Amino acid sequence: MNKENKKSDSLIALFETKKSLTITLLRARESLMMSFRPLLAKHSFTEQQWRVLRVLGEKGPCDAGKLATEACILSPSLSRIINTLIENNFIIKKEDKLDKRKIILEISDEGKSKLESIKPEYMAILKSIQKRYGEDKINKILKLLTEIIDWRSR
Amino acid sequence: MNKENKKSDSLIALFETKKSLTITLLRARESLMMSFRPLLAKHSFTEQQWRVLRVLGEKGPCDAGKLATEACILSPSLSRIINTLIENNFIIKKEDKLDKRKIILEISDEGKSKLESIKPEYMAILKSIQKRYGEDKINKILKLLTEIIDWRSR
DNA sequence: TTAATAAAATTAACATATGAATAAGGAAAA
DNA sequence: TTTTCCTTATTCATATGTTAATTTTATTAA
Repeated sequence: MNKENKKSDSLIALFETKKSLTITLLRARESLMMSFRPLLAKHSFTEQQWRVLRVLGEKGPCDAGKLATEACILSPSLSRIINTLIENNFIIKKEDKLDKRKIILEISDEGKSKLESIKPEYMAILKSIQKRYGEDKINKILKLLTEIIDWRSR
Repeated sequence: MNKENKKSDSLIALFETKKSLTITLLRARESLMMSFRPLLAKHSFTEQQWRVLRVLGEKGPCDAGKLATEACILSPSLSRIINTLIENNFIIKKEDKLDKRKIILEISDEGKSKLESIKPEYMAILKSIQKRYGEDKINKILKLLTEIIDWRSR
């Protein structure tokens, strides 16, 4: 590319994959997940099952719709993940008596203890990441990304 | 949670999904992809097919290994995606005469014109996002995330 | 040179992502 | 009240994510 294009370079550059925000988000997430995958594999959890269990452990009983949003999983996927987690006795499915369309999901005692047993190892990895990049930098990223997430709900 | 826990709050809070960097990255990406999905659907491309085509259009002929890294796709997935793109005449597969284990992938003329035809619409969406959040903020995010990505290859 | 080893791509098997369609219950308008 | 429309969850079909195993070709060690 020669000098005549200088004016429009900043626009043309936007199409480059190296400067693509969506691709960069994907790569950054992958870099981080690399540290957690061995732990999840050791306990036979997929990323998604782990997210569902954490959300239920944190928020308490919850309908499938909210759970899907919180865990960042689409409902068709969640339906199957729920079945797996129920088979493994980590969560319980109840009916909503006020609205029979809904189902109420809740973490079981077995799910709770599983969560607690993994938590220390998980936190250790988290702290090593925090140490690696610096707490300030991570908080800065979290703040900036939250702005993106919250934009549509203004 | 009461005041006695104040000291350890910053550590305990780390386990909250709201402060999870990996989940936040996922949600932020989803917020952005929402703007692009209609365009990709209109042209019958999946996100991954689109990434592969863009990378090949940008880097020129490339072996499957490099392509997988650049497009952020695992090689088993890439194998299938490549077959689809070849069937649709968007890319071409050649052999590497120096190393017969490798394959060389290249965008076709049809692929190039498809890319060019979508590019204006894509750029328009990109600019609206840039306007929405501000160029500075986006560049700041890109820089911070790139640090995370580049950490392992120090 | 031969045997062992490593690398590149593919295949296999199972889980999730995505969009469309379906089923069933609830809410609103006629 | 009944028809219509909306919401919630599920199912279906196709594509991709993930790990392990396999195939083919290079490379290295013996």
